[in-house]
Amino acid sequence: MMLDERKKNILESVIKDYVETAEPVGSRAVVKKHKLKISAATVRNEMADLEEMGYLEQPHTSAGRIPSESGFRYYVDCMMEKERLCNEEIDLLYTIIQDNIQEWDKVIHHIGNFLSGVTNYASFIVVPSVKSSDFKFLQVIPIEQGKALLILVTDIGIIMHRKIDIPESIVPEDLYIIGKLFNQAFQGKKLEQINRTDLQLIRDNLKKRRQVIDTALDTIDGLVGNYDEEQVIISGALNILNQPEFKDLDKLKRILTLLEEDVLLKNVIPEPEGHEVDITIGKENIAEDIKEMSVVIAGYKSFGEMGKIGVIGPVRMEYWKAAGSVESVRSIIEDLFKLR
Amino acid sequence: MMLDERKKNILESVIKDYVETAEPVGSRAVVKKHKLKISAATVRNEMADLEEMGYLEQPHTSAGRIPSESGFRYYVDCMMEKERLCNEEIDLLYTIIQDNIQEWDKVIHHIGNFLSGVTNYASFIVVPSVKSSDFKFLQVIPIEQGKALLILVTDIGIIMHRKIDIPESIVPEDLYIIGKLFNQAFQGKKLEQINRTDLQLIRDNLKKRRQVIDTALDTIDGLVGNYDEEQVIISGALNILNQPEFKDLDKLKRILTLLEEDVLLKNVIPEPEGHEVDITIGKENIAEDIKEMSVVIAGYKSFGEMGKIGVIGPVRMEYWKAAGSVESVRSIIEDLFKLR
DNA sequence: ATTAGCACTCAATAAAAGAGAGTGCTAACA
DNA sequence: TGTTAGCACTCTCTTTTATTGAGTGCTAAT
Repeated sequence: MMLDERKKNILESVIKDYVETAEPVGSRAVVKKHKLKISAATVRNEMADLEEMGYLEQPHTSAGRIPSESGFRYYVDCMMEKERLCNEEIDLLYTIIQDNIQEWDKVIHHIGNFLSGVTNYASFIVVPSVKSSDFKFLQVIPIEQGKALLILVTDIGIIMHRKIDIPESIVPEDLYIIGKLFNQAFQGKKLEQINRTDLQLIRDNLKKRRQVIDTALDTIDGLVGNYDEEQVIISGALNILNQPEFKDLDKLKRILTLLEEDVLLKNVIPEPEGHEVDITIGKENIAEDIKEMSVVIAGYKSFGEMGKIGVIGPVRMEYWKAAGSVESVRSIIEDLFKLR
Repeated sequence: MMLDERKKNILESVIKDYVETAEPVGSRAVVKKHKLKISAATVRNEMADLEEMGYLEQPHTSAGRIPSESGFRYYVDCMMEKERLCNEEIDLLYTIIQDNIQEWDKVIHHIGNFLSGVTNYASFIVVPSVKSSDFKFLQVIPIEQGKALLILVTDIGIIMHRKIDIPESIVPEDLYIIGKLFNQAFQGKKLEQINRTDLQLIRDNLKKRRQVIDTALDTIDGLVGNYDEEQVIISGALNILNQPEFKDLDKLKRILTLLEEDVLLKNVIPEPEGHEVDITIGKENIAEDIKEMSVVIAGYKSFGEMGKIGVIGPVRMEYWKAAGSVESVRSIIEDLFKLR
């Protein structure tokens, strides 16, 4: 439905005020604050209309209006201008990234922190599973009597390692040879395709080596299995402590628990639909647990897989800032992946 | 000061009741609940004495008594019997450890989770810095054109890695040789002792290799610097949401922020004094931020360095359970280090 | 030394009163 | 016909007052 200019103005005023103060907004306040050239009475009439249309609601008869979820939806769809990061913010983020570029995990965490910092909402980043990245390199390094370290590197630079037990009789040269075998056999394969049938070469090997090869294969299974699932990085969950809508301790507890546990959060994050920033408001969320939260989310491409990044906060959210920030950070991340 | 048996009984009753209910405890309640063979009036007299001695206090004249911090202190020092983990709990912990034994980081996190789980308070583990552990092994692995992965392993099995840039002209064999050089030069040295003066061998090398060696040394500096500081692992911070003393949102926010930020928490953790479990109650804590919390902490030895493990919770804490659990987990950790 | 009895205290809860923000409606106005 | 001033009305929020009840301290009896 199309609203006329005046109704739009009023809706926007109510939204901006309400988002800022978390209080119902009265007709007088709208006129004053936004210097409209009409009287409070007129605004009241328009507000009554907007309420009838479902874009505003009244907590009780003698209170001001607050935007309904449909009101926010209309605003987001038809009126909102995303407020992207300013240059200082972008520079700051790039600096942070550069300072930690060698340590991939850290970079992701810092990006999360940054996003929750600029928006004041909780941020999340879903890093896609690595199972379809390529095997790059494997080595088994002796570290002490009977123990060795198995190191596996993927093409996108993820390093997994685990300690394994080896027979006492194995000497470093054996391990070197084993590493070589693996590298030959698996060069360029997807991690998920690695399996023991590829290793007929086992037959040609000494029994003790064969034993290590078996252990190694088991370990690789375990490692890949571990990294098999998407990883969720959460930052700034405590930001919700600032939201008056969560002054109720029970509610607070539910949401905080959700936001602290990556597993829980993952179940609740909506799927981004297109290549745009996607917004789900309150009850639009399918997951029961966040029916009074809003999620702003964008997908990003990294080596063929889709990752997700976004923020989660109260329905009374600065959607313009959140959507703009998520959009900016998304494109910075995609840049980053291109560079690597 | 020594209390007679009856006063002790009453003090203990008040403490047990108050810890459970978080409400002031009246004379009648004490008699009833703990089936003492004396009347409420007598208890009142004794309570008045205990209050004079500073072990109990009254929120207001017509309320019951609550234990003062000195009261808790007396109880902890002179009466408490630590309630160590039961066999099922110990078995559970060992199972958890065994299931993750290959991944050191995970094990620590699981221990933290376990401790906060059994106590219902926030747990922390301070892992000592690794700078005085021994250099064990270094390798530089080519991963793509112009990039290599530097991997450094210490004697206690800590694995650090970072990507480095290398000149295009370097071939895998060069890297192999460089690794060998490092291994010869640094074998068995403490990480903190590694420095470039040990590497006169640089001179004997090609210029391009020398360049890599320099990069590698810089990287090692960075890595060791990173691991230089103690690491703090926090679990179960959200447990304080269950404590009625933190129903005040501001207080809650302060404490939660503290408990979520390892850096902040580290500044606040008291030093364990002896080899015993150490308890600091409320204002006994030096750090301003936790003057209304109590800390139960124990040191543990790991390869000559001291680590710390403990829980932090409200002054109204089940000290017997907390102290016992920390003690049990401490000895399990020390066992663990002996095994490795 | 212990205890029953009782007046007293004080927070917590409930009920009543008052204040204020904001509305909807009516009637006047451009 | 759309806009606006005026005003009675509504309903929450705050303040005030009353009520309740748990628990004490003191006194006097055992």
